[in-house]
Amino acid sequence: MSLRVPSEPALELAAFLPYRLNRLAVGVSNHLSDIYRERFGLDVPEWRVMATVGSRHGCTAQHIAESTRMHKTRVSRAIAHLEERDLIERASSAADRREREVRLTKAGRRMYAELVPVVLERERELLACLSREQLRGLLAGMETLERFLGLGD
Amino acid sequence: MSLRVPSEPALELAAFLPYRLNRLAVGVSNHLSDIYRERFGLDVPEWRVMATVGSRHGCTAQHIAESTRMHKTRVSRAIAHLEERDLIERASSAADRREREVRLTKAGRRMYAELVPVVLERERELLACLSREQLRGLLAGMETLERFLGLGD
DNA sequence: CACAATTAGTTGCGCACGCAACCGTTACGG
DNA sequence: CCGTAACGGTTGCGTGCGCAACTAATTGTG
Repeated sequence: MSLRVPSEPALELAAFLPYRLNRLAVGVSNHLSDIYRERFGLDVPEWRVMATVGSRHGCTAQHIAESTRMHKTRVSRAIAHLEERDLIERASSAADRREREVRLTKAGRRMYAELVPVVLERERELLACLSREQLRGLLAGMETLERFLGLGD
Repeated sequence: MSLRVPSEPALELAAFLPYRLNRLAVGVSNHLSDIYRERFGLDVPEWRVMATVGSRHGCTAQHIAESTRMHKTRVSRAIAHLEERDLIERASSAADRREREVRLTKAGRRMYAELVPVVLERERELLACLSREQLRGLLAGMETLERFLGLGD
């Protein structure tokens, strides 16, 4: 029906970087989030909050938002859920009463201690499909793109 | 406060592949979607439908869903929006009256012809930040992961 | 040939998200 | 100091999403 003009480059979605990158990110994310969803009942924002709070004692929602690059409302809601489940607790900071110090509860620390090794193992198992050289190449490319886009490490 | 057990590996979210990959995918997607959003008023699902229909005359929603890997409802809604804007049109297929053949209208073809070169140029400009070697490495790593996760090319 | 199973596509619903507006607190400038 | 700007955090609202249920058409099976 339509004549394809040779000078007009075809756009193959399957070879289009944003599309492929998004598909891969979703795939990888699902592969890992299966674990913290099914075994620990955490969704991605909650998992990120747990990971951040667990490795840094006493941090604010502000700090979590910056370091996870999530929108502050997303952080706020994730924190609220985790507090309902008694995995974290909040205390108004004495120094600045706008802030609220976020900490893991005993149950939260227990979950964190169980969670982290499992997740890291799952990541390791995924990355094992790449040769050392391929992993190096992948990370190098990602870093350059991150820098170009101003996604500070 | 808490004693860090040496055998317990720290999880640094910034070095955690799913997180980084997701952040990068969002960044790259935004970098490119700025164009089709601001200059053409398309969101990502709409853009994907345009790209698919434009390079393949006469296809069904089914085919679009498979080839873009979007949920069929997302495709259905994107098609509905594009039809409202008279960029695509649908005709019930004679062979199978459940199907509806999706085609670009004249206006749709005009937009497609204008859109594709701009988007490809923008992609090229982004990829230019990578050395030939880095691009090769990035793609190789992505392909291996895609295969491992069963995200058929 | 009838009836169940399947398929193409749409729609109702609940949910998570980001934006903007907001509250309470702290920092700043005249 | 007082008033205004800035900041930490929460909430109301509109939107887009996927699931499940649905309609309509087709295929398969006895």
